[in-house]
Amino acid sequence: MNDFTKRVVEIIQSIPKGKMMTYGQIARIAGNPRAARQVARILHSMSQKYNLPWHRVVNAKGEIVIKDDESRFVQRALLEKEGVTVKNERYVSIDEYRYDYQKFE
DNA sequence: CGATTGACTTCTC
DNA sequence: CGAGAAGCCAATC
Repeated sequence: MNDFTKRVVEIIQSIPKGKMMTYGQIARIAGNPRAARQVARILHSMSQKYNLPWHRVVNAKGEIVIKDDESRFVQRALLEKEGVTVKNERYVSIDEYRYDYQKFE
């Protein structure tokens, strides 16, 4: 595991309950502004081994990107349970979250 | 060890 | 606005 991967994991683990981050945000904070895709990949492969809150990570539009229907349903259910507002499978609190995490930049 | 592959983003038109 | 293309880079083949 390299530095970037390690930082990504740490950041994901630091996401507060009921909040979310985008792949791009994580990539930027971790030090590689253009590694959004890798964040996705890392998240996907590491979540199983590191028990990461993968459901708190969404794409730039605040939508669920995951393809698998069952996992998508689980993600949505988990987020709603944490108090995240959902509108037509779209999470609207993403901007608020970005504001909260400006300290990382 | 080169080639391929994405749970993405951003810019252009 | 939507569609298309390019860029990025770790993991997997």
